[in-house]
Amino acid sequence: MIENIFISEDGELNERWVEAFPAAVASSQIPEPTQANTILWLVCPGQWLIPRLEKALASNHPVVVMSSMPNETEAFAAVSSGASGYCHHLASPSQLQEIATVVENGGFWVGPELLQRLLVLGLKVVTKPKERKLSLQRLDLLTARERAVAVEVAHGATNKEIARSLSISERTVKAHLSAAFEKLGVSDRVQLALLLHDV
Amino acid sequence: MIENIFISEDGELNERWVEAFPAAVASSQIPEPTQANTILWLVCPGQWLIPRLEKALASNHPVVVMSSMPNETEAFAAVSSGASGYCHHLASPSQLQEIATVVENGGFWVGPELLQRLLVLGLKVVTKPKERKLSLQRLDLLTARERAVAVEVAHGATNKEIARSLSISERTVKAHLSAAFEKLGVSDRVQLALLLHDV
DNA sequence: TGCCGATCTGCCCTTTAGTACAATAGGCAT
DNA sequence: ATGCCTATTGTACTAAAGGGCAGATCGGCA
Repeated sequence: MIENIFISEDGELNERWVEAFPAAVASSQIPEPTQANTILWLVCPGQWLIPRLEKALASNHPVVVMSSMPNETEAFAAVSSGASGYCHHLASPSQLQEIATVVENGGFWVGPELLQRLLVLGLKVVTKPKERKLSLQRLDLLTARERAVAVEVAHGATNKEIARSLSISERTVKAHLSAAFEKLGVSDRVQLALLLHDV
Repeated sequence: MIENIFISEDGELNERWVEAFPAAVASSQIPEPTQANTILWLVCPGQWLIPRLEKALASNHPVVVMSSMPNETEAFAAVSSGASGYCHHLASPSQLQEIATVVENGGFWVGPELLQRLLVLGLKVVTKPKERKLSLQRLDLLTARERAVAVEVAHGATNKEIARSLSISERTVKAHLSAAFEKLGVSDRVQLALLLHDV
């Protein structure tokens, strides 16, 4: 069972929220972490959003930000800070349930408009240079481990650093890297880094 | 009322689809445009997807692409061609209903993984410009020669290649590079390459 | 003229990177 | 069971990168 906690200034419940989740709980404070499957719904205006969001995220529960005036900037800010969703605070009960479904499965939820913008932005990044598209395609040729190593290289890490970071030997790092070079058709770590840099 | 038409090779209905939409209709052909609110669900493998998708889109109804093996590349291809959604062909009935809700309201629907990737890509586009300016700024700390060498490194060239290209010795390349590392505050060629990559 | 910065180079050395060859072990499918 | 894939690590070697020290040339500038 999922517990839905709505955090707002006045600590009161909106009727739509109750309609969506009859067992909804309201609060004006960030609750302590619990064992239960909990979704935090955070209603918070303007500049206080990010600090409160970060505090809420510390509870290790997924947080959905609800805004009375959704806008792209705020959405990006919320999502980049770690929010699992961003929606209107008066979203319909059915939509709230939809969001909850997605979020409890570890997914993200954002509104159609923002999603559309992300699609456009994402597609721009992906489709502009042709090679970049290929790199995306080829990236899933890598195994999980190879990808992990490759990503660290793409951040400029040395083999020694990667070894420490992944708790494996430097030799293993080299093995994964060699495999990645082969699969991605590059000859050294610099080219790998450039290939993955903006992926 | 919404009409859901599932278009597949064999023109048969999957039981999940029927469970989600009892009135679902199957077809092996792209249907003629209708007046009714219709969602086309297109199941089509591999390279035939895009042509069929385009044909389906011509009906002016929203099209959701269903894949038996969803992957990022196909998802991007589908969405960039105009699909309103992209999901697994065995998606759960509740998810199908979710998708239908979003799509009939003119929205997009993609899975959490792809959405997350789009978020990352979108955020990168939105947040990047800062560092770029800095690297440009610092770039003119370099002498002409140092810059020339650095740029080649940023394209993935080795010292040997740079030496040939600039008609100087490999030792000189190293000297210029060391100077560039110092001035730009990086420790090796990978970080230099990442720093200058998009300048 | 003498000093300075930029460019260029050689020798030599250490540290990284990358590869060849080989081995062990768990998971998974036939 | 018998492969096949992935992940892991070792030894040993070659190649590439990076830097210390030293010296050369050249153009500008006080």
